[in-house]
Amino acid sequence: MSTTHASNASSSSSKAVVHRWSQTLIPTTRDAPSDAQMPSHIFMTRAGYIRPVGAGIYNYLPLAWRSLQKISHIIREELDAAGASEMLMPALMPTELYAGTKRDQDYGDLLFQLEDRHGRKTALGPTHEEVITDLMCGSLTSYKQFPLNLYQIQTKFRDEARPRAGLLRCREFIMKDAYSFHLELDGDAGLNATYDKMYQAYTNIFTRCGLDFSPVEAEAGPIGGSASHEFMVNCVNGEDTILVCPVSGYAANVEKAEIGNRNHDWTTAPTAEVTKHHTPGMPGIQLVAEHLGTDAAGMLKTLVMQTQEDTPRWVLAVVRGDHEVNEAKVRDAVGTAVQMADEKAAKEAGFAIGYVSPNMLEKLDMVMVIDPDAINNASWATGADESDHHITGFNWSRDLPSAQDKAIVADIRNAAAGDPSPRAEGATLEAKRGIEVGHIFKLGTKYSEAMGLSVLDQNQKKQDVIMGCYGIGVSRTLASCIESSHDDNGIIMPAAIAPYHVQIITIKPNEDGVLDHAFSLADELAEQGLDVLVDDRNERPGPKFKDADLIGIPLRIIVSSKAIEAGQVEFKQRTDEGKAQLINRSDVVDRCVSLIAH
RNA sequence: CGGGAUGUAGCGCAGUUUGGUAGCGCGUUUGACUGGGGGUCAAAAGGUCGCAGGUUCAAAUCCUGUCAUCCCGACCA
Repeated sequence: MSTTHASNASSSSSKAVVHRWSQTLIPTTRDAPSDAQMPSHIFMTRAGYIRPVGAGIYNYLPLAWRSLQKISHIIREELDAAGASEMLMPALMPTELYAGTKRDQDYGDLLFQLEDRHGRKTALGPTHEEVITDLMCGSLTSYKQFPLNLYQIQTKFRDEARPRAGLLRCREFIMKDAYSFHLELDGDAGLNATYDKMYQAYTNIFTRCGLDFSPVEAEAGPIGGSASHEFMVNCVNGEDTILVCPVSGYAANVEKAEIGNRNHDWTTAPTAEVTKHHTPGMPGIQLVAEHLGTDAAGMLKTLVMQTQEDTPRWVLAVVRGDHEVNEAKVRDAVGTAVQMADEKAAKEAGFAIGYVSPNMLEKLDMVMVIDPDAINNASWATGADESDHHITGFNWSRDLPSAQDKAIVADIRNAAAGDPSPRAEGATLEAKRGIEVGHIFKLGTKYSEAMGLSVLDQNQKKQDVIMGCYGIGVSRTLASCIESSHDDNGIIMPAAIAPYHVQIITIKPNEDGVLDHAFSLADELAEQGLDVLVDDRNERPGPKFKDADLIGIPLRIIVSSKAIEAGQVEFKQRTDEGKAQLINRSDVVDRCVSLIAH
């Protein structure tokens, strides 16, 4: 790259480029395909960034690929600076690699599976924990090799039940995944130090990409592990809900968000007799509540779960009718993993599924966990423990006093907007939507134990290797950027990941000197490290302006014979309203450079 | 995986109810006039109507099957 003050902003490591519109492929369209709903999907298609190949499978055309390369380049710089090394693992992997971790079963249909000509079971990698752990089994031999942090940028495959929204949820997508290896948690070589470095690297990456994002605490999910954060692009169309405390700055995924202190009172005096009601054929809690003359918040929802132990115990989780039970929180309250009970087994044990009430506590040996909000009412509506019947008037102190001794009261539901903040007295949580573009985990020894990855430490003691893993959805990052940065006319790309920094539009390019002038200007810009797209098509100005708005290049220069004669060009940023402004030809290069470098 | 819908030219759609020559707009090609926010005129190219079977003298249209795509939900490092 040329020596320049803009070089740090030009994220391409090689020399800046000048490309002609007429010699690349940018198939813009006036209409979006009827199946595109989300703005990023509509505009990426209309602007000629992507074209569909099949459900959840896309061609990345030159504009998209240039952007993706720029995102990848930023990722490489930041991860290399954080001490990680790039490598590449295969997309194909033998299914037997999953023998130790059983994750092929956890993934289920999400895993693309195929058989090769010899009948060997093979999978297209949805992620690479098993491959890299297996690799390490044969290559990590001494405690002296730690810590180690390896990453790759690669195509991943997931057979999504329902791919949708263009690049936001694909079956084939580009992902950066990194894996770190340690012998201890603390200290310079420990997992925690690398985790913190990666947290910082992710913050740097998404900041450099020009994204409005929030790091939030997250559940580790089926990948397992002990701590995790998600990086969410803030966007009203996002699939994920996050909860934030405006006072303390606490932010967490809805799956993880804690709820601050809530009072509960067992002694509320009853206000009504227990009455049984016939409620046939009412599937939703909403319908039942209406029929009983109350609302969902006046009902108790009682879920039958089981511990995942060798001899499973029954677990009854009780929340207010308008709340959602959070399995992970139930797990923490009970002290062991739980899952929804098998319906058949639960019925055989005597649960009237769909009509279960807390009164079952007296009838069977079980663990009962109650959310504080499910206690305070004087009179609850709930199931009658027989098919097609509910009761009203249930009161904890009168009707089930034993719950006060036998049941566990704990936060076991998903947080919602308006709940008390767990980090600031008196503050309430707010709900926001986001798109997950990054996720970092402390895996611990889950994979090393399952696959036998251990080394001898300094004291010649065998130790399981401690792991972390760190993902970034590269193609999703591009889509989420557009999702949160566009207007009615098209995409507005941040300079750092735009396919080009500058677009030069020629007016009447077949007139003498116009094209020559445009290209010599383009060369000067490239000298300064800026990537330039020259719209050299012999089109009328209207369509060229419309196309420029669509593809969203940050800076626009308009070259016409009229302006050239006056020693001028026109200049406009993609974010500027209205017409371009005439500026001196001699100033335009510096102007572009300083805007890109800002 | 449940519920709903749709497959007709590159894109957006009409035609299907009531079987009878394959249509419209945009885009594309050629020529002319044009030239600052998706131009005008003239000419042209482009479709085995998703696929397979059936009914019929005759099927885009009716029947059966199948495949594909999308939407809502369930699911989701």
